[in-house]
Amino acid sequence: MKKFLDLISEEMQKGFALAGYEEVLGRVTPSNRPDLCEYQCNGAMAGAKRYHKAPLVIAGEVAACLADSAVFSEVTAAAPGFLNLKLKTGFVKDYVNGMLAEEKFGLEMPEKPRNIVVDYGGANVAKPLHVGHLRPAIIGESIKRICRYCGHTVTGDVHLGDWGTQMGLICMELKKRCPDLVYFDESYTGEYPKESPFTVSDLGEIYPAASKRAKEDPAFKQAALEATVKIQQGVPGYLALWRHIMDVSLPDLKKNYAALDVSFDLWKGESDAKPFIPQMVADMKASGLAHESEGALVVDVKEETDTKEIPPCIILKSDGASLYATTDLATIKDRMANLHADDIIYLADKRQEMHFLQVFRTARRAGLVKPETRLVHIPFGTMNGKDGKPFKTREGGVMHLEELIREINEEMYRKIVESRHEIGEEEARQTAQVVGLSALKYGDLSNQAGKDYIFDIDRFTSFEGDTGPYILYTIVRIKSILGRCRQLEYLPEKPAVREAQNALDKDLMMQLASFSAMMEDACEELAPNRVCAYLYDLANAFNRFYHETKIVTEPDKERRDGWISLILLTLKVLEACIGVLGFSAPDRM
RNA sequence: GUGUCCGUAGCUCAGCUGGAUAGAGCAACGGCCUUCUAAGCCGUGGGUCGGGGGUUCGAAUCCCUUCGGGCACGCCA
Repeated sequence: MKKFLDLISEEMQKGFALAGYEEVLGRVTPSNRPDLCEYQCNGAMAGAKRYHKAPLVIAGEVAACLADSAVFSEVTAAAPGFLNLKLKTGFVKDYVNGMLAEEKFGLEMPEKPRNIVVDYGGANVAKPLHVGHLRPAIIGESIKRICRYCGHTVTGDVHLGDWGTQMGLICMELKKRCPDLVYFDESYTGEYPKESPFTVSDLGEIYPAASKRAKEDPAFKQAALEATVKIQQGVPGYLALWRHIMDVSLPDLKKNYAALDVSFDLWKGESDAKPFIPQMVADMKASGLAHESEGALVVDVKEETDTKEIPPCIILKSDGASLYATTDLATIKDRMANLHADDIIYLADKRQEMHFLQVFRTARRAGLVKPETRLVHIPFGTMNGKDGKPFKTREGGVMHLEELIREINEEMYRKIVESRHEIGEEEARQTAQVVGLSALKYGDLSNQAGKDYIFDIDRFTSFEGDTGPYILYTIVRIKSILGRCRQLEYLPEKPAVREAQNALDKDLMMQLASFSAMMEDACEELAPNRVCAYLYDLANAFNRFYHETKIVTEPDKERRDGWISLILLTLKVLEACIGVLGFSAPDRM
């Protein structure tokens, strides 16, 4: 189906053409004066200069040409040259009924679906997930779902950070503590133990200790760097330790991501790029792209138009070890060869912008990607506490994801039990989880990804206003009405929306009608916050309508059927939206 | 220092390619539950869109400048 706003614009463009003006002037936008009109067109003012005519005159002529339009019930020229528009209820009704009949409400699928890879930005194994991992997981998940909904093929790769210096740090910290472990005995040739000498919670403590020690003790840091090289070279003892770290971390990571309802098609990591590294480096050397500088192997990525100094991209450290850029580049090679990626989207903190700039330029220069391949870094802001500084727990530490989720769920449980005394324990717990997830995800996604934002647990758990729970509450209300209708056998066999009876149901219909344009936008701009804004508007439109309309007790059957169909569609659209945001609604709350 | 992003109501944020009276939510105050869930709906108060120039018929939006803040700037990720 064509997009609603496009249909309206086409009609307006016809008007401009009939009046003898350029068609492009007829672009229509939603009204910013709802008291005056439903939609508006500002083209007359834009064309005034070109045609040497007063904008109001142009607007008047266009309005006259649209007097018997099938789309507009009202076209009014207003000073200084606005065209104020109202839509025919029949036109709106037909469109909405079209949505009801179509898969995905008439959203058109792309002619050429793209192969999109979403890189969730490498949570480090070796340490438990903390609040800092929340954003890439939530935003990445939503972008993945939005792109999929819009008909693209999307592969989500968790892309763990498992090949860098942090792994060496852990090995050395372990050696410091237990120097007698067989892993460190270079003459040892036997089998290494299957059981890891440490647990996840040990790791949670070992890593911070190691990274602290590295800052204070240069010799220790040196040893850790050497250990990193050993891992990368495949020295058996170190590789065995690396394996342990992975084996111990993975189940914990999986559990955490599952709690967020975030899933990955690929559980790859930086280490999986290893096989692609030697050839890639050799090619870069052979082509002369990479050269030695201060002992390291680098690729220059400066460009003429740069307004600042861009340091070269380091491919190999002076000790021969690979690093972040190396594995990222090799991973691009992998993704091009095996996933035939058209787009690679990276979720990573905005502090890494320089890194991605370097990597993307290097990838292009080295011909790792096609000229038309899109490489996108979606930078997101830092999560700050109420004091505006990076978020810390009350005790000043990092808050683990598990702890955060637990706290939110507790608070939700408390509220649910408070407002619905009759609810059973089990249902309350389950509902708390569903509602809690909506609070967490909506709270994050409704902000623009790129901005820093204040992480306020009280605000997240709030039920009022522009929040996940408000959206869910709206959905639950609709389900409740529909449930009642089902009991009374009121559900129409073939849902069909009737012409709007008043401004409220018309408004709801128009809101519904803008669904596909919104979804396409969100996909194109990779902006889940668009979906949130739409959801909020739609929920508002429904709640206003709900408040003024008694559906179940409506005596006129035809009218009642129309409204039931309308809220049925509203429910479906709301559910589709929260679906792409990555959460779901309970039946009751 | 260079670059970059940001500065909108007491607080947290919207504001799409420049358009009419700058919008929400929270907080404050006042209404609305015998009737489909009041986690809701309706209303009131609250703003020199950091400051100053400019472009334009028209600027929160574009350009310049200035102040204030975040972040990044070669072997970390």
